[in-house]
Amino acid sequence: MLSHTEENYIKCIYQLSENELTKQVSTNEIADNLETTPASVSDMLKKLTQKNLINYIKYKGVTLSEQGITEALKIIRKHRLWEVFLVKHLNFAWDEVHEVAEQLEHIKSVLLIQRLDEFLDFPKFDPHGDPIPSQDGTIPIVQQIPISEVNIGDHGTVTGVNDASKALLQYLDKVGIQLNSTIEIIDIISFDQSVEIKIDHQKTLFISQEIAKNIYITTI
Amino acid sequence: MLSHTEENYIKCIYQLSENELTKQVSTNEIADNLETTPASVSDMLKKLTQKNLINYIKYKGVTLSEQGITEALKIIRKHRLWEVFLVKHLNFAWDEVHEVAEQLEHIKSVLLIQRLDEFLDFPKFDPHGDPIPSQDGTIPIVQQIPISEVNIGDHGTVTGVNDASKALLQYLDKVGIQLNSTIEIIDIISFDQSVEIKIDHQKTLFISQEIAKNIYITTI
DNA sequence: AAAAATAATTAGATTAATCTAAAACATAAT
DNA sequence: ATTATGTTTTAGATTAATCTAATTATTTTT
Repeated sequence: MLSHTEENYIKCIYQLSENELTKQVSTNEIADNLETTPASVSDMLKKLTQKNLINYIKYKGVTLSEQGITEALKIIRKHRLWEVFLVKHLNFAWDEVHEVAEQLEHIKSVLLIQRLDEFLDFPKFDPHGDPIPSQDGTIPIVQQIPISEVNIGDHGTVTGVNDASKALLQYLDKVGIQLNSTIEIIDIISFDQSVEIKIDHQKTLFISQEIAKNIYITTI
Repeated sequence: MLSHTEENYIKCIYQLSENELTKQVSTNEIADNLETTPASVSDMLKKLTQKNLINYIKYKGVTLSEQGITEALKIIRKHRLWEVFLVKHLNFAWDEVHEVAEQLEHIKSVLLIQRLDEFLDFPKFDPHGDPIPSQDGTIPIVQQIPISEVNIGDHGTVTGVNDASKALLQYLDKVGIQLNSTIEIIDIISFDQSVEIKIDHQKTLFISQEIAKNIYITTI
């Protein structure tokens, strides 16, 4: 059984190497990310090595072991399911959920998470569009493309945003774009590459190329 | 800000003196309850005294201070709201909720609890019939009477059970008595004091005096 | 009221997680 | 290739929570 703190380290290492799990993560990166000192990280890395959760070579950085990845996915699954709950049922805004989910992800009960998953109707993505690992540790892979790279006439549903800044999330709220909104590409303005889209078969809207780059959709 | 452990001690002291908050709670009682040693309790009592959460006289036992009571009620409020959530929305049985609620009660977020309360439609009692303290620390008081002490023709709703044993809870499930079930007293058999009741205006049932003693109703 | 039994506290260690300061190692620059 | 810079680890302390064993209080029994 992992301690609260060990879980945080494992999750941190996972996230710092998410795009390529073979990437060597450095002590300083982890220290910055967890807002602690490199000395503390060094100590913890030794401990996690003992528990076979990481592959660690002194001065060379770490990667997660098989077992470490499994643990990381469990934590991330819990985190993202709770985020869905907070947003869908407790009316939290996209940008308010993180701190609370950080705490909820450490609750230990297999039954709880199974039931929560069921209650939420087995969501595949969290409110930021990040995929929710399944109980057996598989991650749904979808072909996500930024709106800036699709063609006129294409359509799909919003499955993610690239930039988690409040400004973008607040803009999206304002114009009525949510996770799972359907998007249809009406026109692409050749002058500035801004895009005219139709949201949920209702209103149309022009978005700048900059914004189009940061909204990901899954075309069907 | 209280640590996880400090919260557990405060809650324990509250529960051990719930019926009469001026009662001096002994070191051994606390140690038994928290499954720790008297030595550890002694240490913690010193710390809680420093933080003005308890009134503590060596060798004489403790009571909660004003501030301690306030903190205890916050924790109990969270615990009981989570229990309602688990039973009503995640289909946990009455007797499965405790362990998980023990963890959830330590999550720190005022907004979370406000929203959860709202989502649950401001319940006044948890699934065991225990009252849920309000945000400002007041506890709804109801006139709870065991079924064994009411008269023929009286009616009310189930607001609690005295014995939290699995056997009783499972029996109640089986015969269809739940929290908030309406109960009408049809007859009291003078021979053995067993009681004939009507549940939710539907089926009637005989229950033994022993069971009648352990089901509390609130007459209206 | 003294002895025996019980309860509570202190003393001294231990473990997990953390820190600062110093030393060891690796990389980049001249 | 030597120096300078930056990164990582170790050494030594600290804090919170816990324990066992020994000591001190209190209560009960005779």
